Amino acid sequence: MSERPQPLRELLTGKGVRPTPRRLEVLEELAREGNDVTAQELWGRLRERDSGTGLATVYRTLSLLAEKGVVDVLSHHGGEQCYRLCGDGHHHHLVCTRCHRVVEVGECDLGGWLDDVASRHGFVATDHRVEIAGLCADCR
Amino acid sequence: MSERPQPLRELLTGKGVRPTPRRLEVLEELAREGNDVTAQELWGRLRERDSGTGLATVYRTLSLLAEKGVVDVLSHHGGEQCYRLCGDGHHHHLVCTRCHRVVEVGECDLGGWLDDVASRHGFVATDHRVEIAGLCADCR
DNA sequence: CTTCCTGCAAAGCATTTGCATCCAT
DNA sequence: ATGGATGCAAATGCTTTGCAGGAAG
Repeated sequence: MSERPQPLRELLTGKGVRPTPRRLEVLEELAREGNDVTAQELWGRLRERDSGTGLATVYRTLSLLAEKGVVDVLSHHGGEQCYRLCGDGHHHHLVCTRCHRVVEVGECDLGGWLDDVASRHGFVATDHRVEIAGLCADCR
Repeated sequence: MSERPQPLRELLTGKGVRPTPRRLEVLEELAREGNDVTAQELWGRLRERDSGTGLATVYRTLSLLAEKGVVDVLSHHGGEQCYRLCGDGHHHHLVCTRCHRVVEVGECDLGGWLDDVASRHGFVATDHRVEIAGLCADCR
């Protein structure tokens, strides 16, 4: 009677992470909320669902998932880290400043520009992060 | 017998911030280290110079300066915030992954690209942050 | 005299860690 | 049995706040 074929489990097994019930709960919660969540928020929601998951486990799981590249970690929230389930490849984020919706942006043809800017300062660019703030379709 | 004409003081007065000795010490320390520093690091350096400045004052001053736009706040350091004295206008950062040197990048002709990407997702872009990681001239 | 600044210590929060227990293999 | 996973509580580390003393206008 599961509503979906549990692709979430594979997200774990695919990375060699044992799919324990608690980890799946965390993952489900992340999937439920497409946007980014703090560890504390996520824990709160689990409690509302009467999950006995401990806060430490939430942190441990999120760290593990981040390490394995299953979730993105965003630091745009002051002292608190935000986690977000996301696609595999290179991508950036579009964040709505009003409702905080986050959309993944796959397109990234900045390669040339980056190399250009970097070399102009004697650098070799190896990585980059772009975060675009704005208003989403519903909020503008 | 001052070595420089104290342009730092004006950085404060210009924003309506009273240039107290402690604030100037913090500002001088930020100017001394062109790169980004954590509040704790900065406090440590002040102590080495036998400044009696308290940690709380360092935090209060940095917050104030950030609020007034005199310093940039970078969150790329895990739980700790990094502060950096920086120019006024719109700019981005080039960070050396080996020595952590930070260079300001004034050029930013991404306007068109940003609008394009944003509108493709129904957004209107209002702001953006770009952080380029790489190796600087000395480290590569 | 009044307001703002500061140092110190205590408090607050997010996150991590130690440890005993539990579970699955 | 054996090693990993987990809950709980204590510990950590950064940052903020309360408060009393001080300096500046």
